[in-house]
Amino acid sequence: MDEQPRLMHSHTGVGMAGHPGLPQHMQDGTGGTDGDGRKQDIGDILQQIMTITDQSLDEAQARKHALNCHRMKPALFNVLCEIKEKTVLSIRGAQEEEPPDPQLMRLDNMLLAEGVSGPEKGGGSAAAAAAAAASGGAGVDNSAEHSDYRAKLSQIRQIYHTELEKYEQACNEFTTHVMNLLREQSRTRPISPKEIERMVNIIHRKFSSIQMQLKQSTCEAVMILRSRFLDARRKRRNFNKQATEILNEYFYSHLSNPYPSEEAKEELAKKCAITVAQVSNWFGNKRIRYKKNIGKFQEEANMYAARTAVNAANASSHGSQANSPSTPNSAGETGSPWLCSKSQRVF
DNA sequence: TAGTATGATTCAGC
DNA sequence: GCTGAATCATACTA
Repeated sequence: MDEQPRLMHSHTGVGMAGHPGLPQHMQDGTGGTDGDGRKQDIGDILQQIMTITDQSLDEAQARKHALNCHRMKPALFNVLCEIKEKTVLSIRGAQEEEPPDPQLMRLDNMLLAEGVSGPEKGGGSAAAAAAAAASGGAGVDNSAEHSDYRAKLSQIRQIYHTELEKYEQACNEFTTHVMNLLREQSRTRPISPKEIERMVNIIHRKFSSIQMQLKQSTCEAVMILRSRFLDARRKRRNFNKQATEILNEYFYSHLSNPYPSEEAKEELAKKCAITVAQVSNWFGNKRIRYKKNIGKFQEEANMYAARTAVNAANASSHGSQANSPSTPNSAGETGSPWLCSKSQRVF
């Protein structure tokens, strides 16, 4: 490659001798003798370029043909290609190696986790299962909601893949088109294969930015779907009668201190087929509502107190302990310190 | 259909 | 982190 300047010089030295469209100094390689002369020559060239469009198609084709058939054309063309490849690479080489976009990685990871991208795995069963677990698993039939969620996620997945396919197809078509154009143009102007490759990379980058928008939209759709699904958990379902009775029994038999220990909560949750959190909620609501309107709950309290007494009597006659979960306090106590302010409460 | 009951959530205080 | 209090959202009932 060291001999390029020499080649270029020798080529230009030989020049396009006798070529009809070129000024004399380009033909003999001498150039203008002074600044004004050079300016005049450049002006002439520009003028000729500008008038090309005024020429008839036949004239232009003839000129193009004459250029392509010139004996020095291949050599000159190769030199120009080499020079261009060198200069363009030195300018743009550093831009080629780009680190992966963290935002794109996040989107990809999320789509993978939700089961939208990657292999089909039951339409986000992981998310549905997580939501089901969060809903308490209290014997509540969530299967209909889950199938609805999966169906909608599957729709999103389908749309995503269809669009992705469309983008890829469009990208490939456009890339092929541009490559064909460049290959065609490379016959008349110096375009190196690497330059074509770079152009392809540029096109791919443009299309991947469009893909990123698609991924963002898909992520948003999944988020909306998920939030709607999780909101559906707010749908209140009453506990079954047996569960309510167990909870009430405990509450009224421990009226003096209706604060079940963690163990008692777990036992109650087990018995009622609800979660410990639901037991805590129930007692929280019960305490506040009882306290607000003791009169209203009096009858209920009496009923459960009587039932507890009967149970206790039965238990003692059978020589066994009461069936109620263990608590820090004994059952059926009178007097309710918890009804005083919170700071006065006795545990 | 309005009123009530009830499970869940949120928020502040301790 | 647990609790009380207020509130929301829904189920139930007359």
